Amino acid sequence: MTDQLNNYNSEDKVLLAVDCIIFGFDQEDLKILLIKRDFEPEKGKWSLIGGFLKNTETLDDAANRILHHLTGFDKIYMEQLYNFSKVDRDPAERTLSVAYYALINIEDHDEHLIEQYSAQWFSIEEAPSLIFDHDEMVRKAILRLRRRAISKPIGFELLPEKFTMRQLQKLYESILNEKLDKRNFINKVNGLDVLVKLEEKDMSSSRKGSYLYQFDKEKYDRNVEDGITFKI
Amino acid sequence: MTDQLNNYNSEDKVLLAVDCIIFGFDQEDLKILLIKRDFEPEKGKWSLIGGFLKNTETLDDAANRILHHLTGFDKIYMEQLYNFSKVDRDPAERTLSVAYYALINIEDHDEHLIEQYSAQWFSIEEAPSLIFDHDEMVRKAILRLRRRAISKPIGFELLPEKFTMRQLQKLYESILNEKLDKRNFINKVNGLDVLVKLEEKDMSSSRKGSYLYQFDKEKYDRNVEDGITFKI
DNA sequence: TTTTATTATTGTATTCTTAACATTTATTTT
DNA sequence: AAAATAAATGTTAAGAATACAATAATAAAA
Repeated sequence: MTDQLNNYNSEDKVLLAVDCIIFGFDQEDLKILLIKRDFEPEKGKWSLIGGFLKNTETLDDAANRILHHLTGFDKIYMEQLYNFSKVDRDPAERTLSVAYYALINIEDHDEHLIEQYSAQWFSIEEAPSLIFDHDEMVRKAILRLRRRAISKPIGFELLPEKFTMRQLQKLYESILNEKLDKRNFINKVNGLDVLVKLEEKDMSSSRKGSYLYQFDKEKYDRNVEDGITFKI
Repeated sequence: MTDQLNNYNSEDKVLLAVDCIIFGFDQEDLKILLIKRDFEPEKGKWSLIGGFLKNTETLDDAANRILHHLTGFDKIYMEQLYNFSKVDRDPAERTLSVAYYALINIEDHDEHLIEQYSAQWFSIEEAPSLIFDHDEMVRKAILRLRRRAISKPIGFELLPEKFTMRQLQKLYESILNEKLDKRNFINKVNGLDVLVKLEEKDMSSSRKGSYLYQFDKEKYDRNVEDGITFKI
């Protein structure tokens, strides 16, 4: 149902914000994208990127709009996280916020951002403290990302299309915040049977060069149909 | 942040409903509690129990209020599930709904409900189809409950204070929707070291009688501190 | 051209966890 | 005393996760 009362008109309405925790990965660290708020309240403080829900949109629409606006891209991976509703969370007015987290490949998107919004990437550990309840949102997003990344092939969203095993391992180490054993990691990943090994090598990191891999979504989808689960 | 624009006043406001998927367990099946909607739109159809968020409440407050109103109890286990936001989900007016799921012990609460609201318990499989997007909410709640129940000791919320191993197993079988091996299940549960075996027996189910157990929250909390995880 | 330095690549043995599986016990009813 | 009913209990095998170190390929330096 939607209410015990028959009168929708007597009910309170609220402003609904959508705030996005945008994750990126720069070969070393997991990062989040923040902007300096340029209006009151809390002008000049760091904050997540957000906007208000419009009557013509779903929450996913709004999150996509905000992400598109900022990056110029569509089809960014994102997921609804949680609805934050402390009564005084925004001192200006009663506002609830639905947090979304998004995964983007820093290389693709970088330039755009910096120009338009003077947005900035921060390592999770080095991020400044944020306005309102945004720190809590980030904390929750990291936990969610951790749970998802070990059971769904979403980590690849944070990498370039072609990547080395080393990059993939570094990524998972920074998401999970723990060191992983190289051989075990590679064995496990190969066992998942969702990567194609390319002829091509990445020569930037070593004399020997390391093979590049690509995520094969079709292979993954076939595995899912066969009941084979992704599990790192 | 909360918006790129400085003007909160120009933004749309929405009605925010809170709808509760209330789970119960009757020794055989996992059940949900539904009510027959007694006002338009969709009068006479089955629906979840819900209400509207007030300006003075958090979402948790609202969910608690709704649950209390219906059952007469406080401190019911509940968790926020997801915010549903299709533009036309409620034909009467733009309304978003934040779904919560809750776990209650049917024995404690039964009488209250039936009287006040002509609410009714339905087995998951036999539940009628519901108004709006409530079926989707229920589907999502079941998945969430499954994931939680294997990693957090929330199943006990659905049982009487004292229960038999058989009851506990039946409960997990119905949550997970699969048969479990009796010996393996008991070994695993005993291994978790969170139950106390009572002297008392339940004589209702067999000539021999079966021992009653109780969940020991303090033991569990100590385990958590020691890094021992609950995992069924 | 030989040596050195650097990172990539690869496999096995061990431990732990999960899964499969059947008999005996206690008690009441007939 | 026998039959019926559900409860209680352990072991073995298979599979998964973990610990662990030597060799290969290459470019740069000597």
